[in-house]
Amino acid sequence: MDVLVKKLRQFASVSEADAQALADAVQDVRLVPAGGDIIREGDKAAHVHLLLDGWAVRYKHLADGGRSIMAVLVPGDICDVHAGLLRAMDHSLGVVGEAEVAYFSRGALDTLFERGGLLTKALFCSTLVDEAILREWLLNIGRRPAGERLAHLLCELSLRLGAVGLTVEDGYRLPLSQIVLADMLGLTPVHINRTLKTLGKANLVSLDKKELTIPNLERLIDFAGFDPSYLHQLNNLADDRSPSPSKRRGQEPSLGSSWL
Amino acid sequence: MDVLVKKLRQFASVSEADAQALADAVQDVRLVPAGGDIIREGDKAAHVHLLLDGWAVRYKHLADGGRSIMAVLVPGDICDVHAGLLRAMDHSLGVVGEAEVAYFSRGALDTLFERGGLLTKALFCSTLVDEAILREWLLNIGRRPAGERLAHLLCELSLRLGAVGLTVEDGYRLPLSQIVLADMLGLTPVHINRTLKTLGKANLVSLDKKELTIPNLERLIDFAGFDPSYLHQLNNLADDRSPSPSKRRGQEPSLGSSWL
DNA sequence: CGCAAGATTGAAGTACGTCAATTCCAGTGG
DNA sequence: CCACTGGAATTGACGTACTTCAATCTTGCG
Repeated sequence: MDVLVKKLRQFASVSEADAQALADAVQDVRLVPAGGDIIREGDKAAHVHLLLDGWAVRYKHLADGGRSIMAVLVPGDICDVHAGLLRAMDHSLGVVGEAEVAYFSRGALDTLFERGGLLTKALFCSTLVDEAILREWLLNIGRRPAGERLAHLLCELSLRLGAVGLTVEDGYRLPLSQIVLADMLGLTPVHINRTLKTLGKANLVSLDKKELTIPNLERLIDFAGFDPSYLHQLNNLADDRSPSPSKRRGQEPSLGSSWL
Repeated sequence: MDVLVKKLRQFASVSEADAQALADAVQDVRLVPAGGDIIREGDKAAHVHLLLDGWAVRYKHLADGGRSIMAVLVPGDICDVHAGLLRAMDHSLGVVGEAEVAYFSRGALDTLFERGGLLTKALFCSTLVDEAILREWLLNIGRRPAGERLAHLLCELSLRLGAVGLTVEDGYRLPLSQIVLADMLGLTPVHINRTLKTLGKANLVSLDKKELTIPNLERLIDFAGFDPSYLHQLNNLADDRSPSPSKRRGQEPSLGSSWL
């Protein structure tokens, strides 16, 4: 649960009691095999899923047999807080590589929400950020040429992974094939390959054995035209050590009843 | 308020009392001049806005001076149920042509939500659908060629406008310039123009003086590869006459506390 | 070791964009 | 009623960032 709490603390302070309550709501933790689905288009979600370890993507199949990826999830990301309200999933959630996912019982979560408070706010914020990311992707795919498009994605992942402590000084582990990157960016694998090489020659990034190194993040951000504000992170270059909760607690306005 | 209620009834039954309560929560109704903004990037929202009449778009400015449109709002669409939770808007909301927007007081809405019930569910569903639309746009822009891309948008609008009773038998009013369409679809105005002409020659649609006619919607849907399920409409070809509420009431599971 | 999936590279095609001119049209003022 | 105006629509010629196809070369893995 560590990653989730770390992530939620971007949006509001989460007390130790809240964190414990979250941990208690976990019904099960399962290992999803590489390439497997967490939930599929048309399914009715019975649980709320949380990605603990590994990577996952939201996707839809295309008429021509390909697939379009509309979101990446990294550890700490919630898959479907909302599912259950709508009749059926309009997209699938698949795993890249092997992944560990927690299954929350909906009932336990509901009682958590009834308590209200900052945890509720934090969870709700995280869905708003998901939406903001979607909008940014739309702009990214619609308007930026391949190089900047890829660079932009890599910048976003750097911040998102940083927020859950999954980056090192000059990069992070990126276990996505070029095929997956292509499906995410609306490009062909061939072109991803060439673009990656171009970025490499410009010394902006280098990807080797699934390890991405970014010699100079600021330069990459500049090149991509990346503006991190859409991620709504409090701590834009998150320090890894979990900040003392008391330092933040009380600063946030209470969510109260205005959760919508 | 008629359009809002009509729209919400796609997702759950809304009683007359609910409808009245919604109407009472309106603090003000203003006319936004053509091209004006309802709320701007960086703003902190003080109200919740609802589009009563006219069209609006979510957009961001680009580095090169252009703009990217990430959503269209039609009458009945809520602009920012969520705003207020996050610190600042990460995008702007502008009006196309002249538009009439209602200003809800946040407090009045909050008390509405406290009552819970189907109205709350319906409102929440509508934000989930917004997200689903965003995902579909991502796929549309990332993967479909210009013709199908435009056609897909026109199909979506046909259903969305139909749900609030703004379509006629064979089309609807589409008061968007080709420039706006271009910004929405990630194409240039020039190419929109040619694409529109191509669709016209194929007798799929024709756009004249802002009036769009669709000789055969099924054929257009087929051409676009449009699958309406992401809109999560109960009544896929909405009949204009407001359905007797008693016919639906009680069928929906109560939202209860599981609003998230 | 051998197989399958992914990565890489080259050559050729195409769906777009860009630039630039012209025409159309609603609104405005005379 | 008509000329004037500025934004939008339209059209053509041309350039290019991407795709497609196809071959080869890695890499991980049973």
